[in-house]
Amino acid sequence: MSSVSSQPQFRLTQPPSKVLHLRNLPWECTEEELVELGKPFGKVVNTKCNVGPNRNQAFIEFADLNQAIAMISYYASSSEPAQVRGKTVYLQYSNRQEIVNNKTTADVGGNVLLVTIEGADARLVSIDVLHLVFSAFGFVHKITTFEKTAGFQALVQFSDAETASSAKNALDGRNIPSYLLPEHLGPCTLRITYSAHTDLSVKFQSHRSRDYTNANLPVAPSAIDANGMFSAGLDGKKLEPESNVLLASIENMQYAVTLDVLHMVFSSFGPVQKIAMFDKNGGLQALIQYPDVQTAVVAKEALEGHCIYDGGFCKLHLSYSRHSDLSIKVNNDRSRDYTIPNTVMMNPQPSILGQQPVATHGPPAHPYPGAHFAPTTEHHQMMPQPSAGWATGGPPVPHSMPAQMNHNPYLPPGTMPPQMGHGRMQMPSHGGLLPHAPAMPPYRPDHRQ
DNA sequence: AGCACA
Repeated sequence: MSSVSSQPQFRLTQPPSKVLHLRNLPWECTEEELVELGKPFGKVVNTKCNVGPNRNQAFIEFADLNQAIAMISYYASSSEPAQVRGKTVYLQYSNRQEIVNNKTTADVGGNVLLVTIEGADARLVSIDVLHLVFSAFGFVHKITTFEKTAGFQALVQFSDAETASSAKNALDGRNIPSYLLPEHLGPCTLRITYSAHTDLSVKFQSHRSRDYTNANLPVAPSAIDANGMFSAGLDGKKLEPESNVLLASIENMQYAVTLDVLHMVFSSFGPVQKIAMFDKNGGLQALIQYPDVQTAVVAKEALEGHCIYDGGFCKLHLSYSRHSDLSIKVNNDRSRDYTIPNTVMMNPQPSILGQQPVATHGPPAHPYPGAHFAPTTEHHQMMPQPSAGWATGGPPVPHSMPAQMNHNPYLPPGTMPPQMGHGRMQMPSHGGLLPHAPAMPPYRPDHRQ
């Protein structure tokens, strides 16, 4: 028998193991993709990715040795190589008998996540964006950020380990949606592990750390900025007193902004209780009332500086109102109290939304953010795929897409027009929050949508 | 394209 001197011999001499070693993986590969890869052959009980100096190796551990053998055998004779995101991966038995890491599939970590933001522009990701992203899974108590050799990192504290786990499962390995980032930042990938911390120590509200449980915490001197108090800058973050009522002023109002439009835009973040519109200094302003401060904060952070319509029209500037409960004397086309059931029926003007947003009175069915955003599969089906933001660069990723990104930002599922959704998500200054202007734009006369 | 972390 002639010697199989070249590389196949290496593989043949590997003693079988229920752990497989994979290489040549795309570096974005997630553990979930490893599970998908191994699932046809047996029960994947553990995985580890981002192994090796290039982070392009991984391990898959099967429940049973025969399952590992089945996978190796299959790909040894298959004409189709194993692939992840279209990239051929090479697999062989590992020289280990089990994966040792801090987690198995029934993983319980702590309530604090260690988040590494990867990407050339990672350190330009603001703490507010992180807050927005993680708030989708539950109340975020505190965030601290810092730079280490690993890069730009953050500790994100949730109430409990379950919430942290759901955030980790959904977000690990994913990119921050580009429309949440300042324009033309490169992709920023989240790598998430559990921290050993249980309660972060946040001394100041600053651009590096926040305590969302303590609005009265002193503001760090470094965070006080003389001017841009209403701009969510990358480096400094204003701390004006938060409120459940937002004051919106609308810049470059080429199109009429109606009550219904405002209601639709702001409803994406939680139930809107009241809206009052008025003219001020020749421009339009509106007060939008949410049931709680938290919702208003999320809405403000997400919407500030965005345009309602494409082309930079009707740009929103948001600040916190001093009001906490608006007094709506009469429901008309400038003001409305959505908490009064009867008034839902009256619709004094045609709605461009095709559907009058339903007022939420009493406790909202889905408190925002919280459970509403929990990535439950049942919501997935009917939702458009959030391709713009959460795509991780490869083929469709079927699971663990955080469902909240279908709701939030910006459009509640019920009111999302079909034209919306892909690709047109809102970039800070050009993309509009709504796909259509209510009237024909002054230019692009017949350019549909 | 060739075996981690605690």
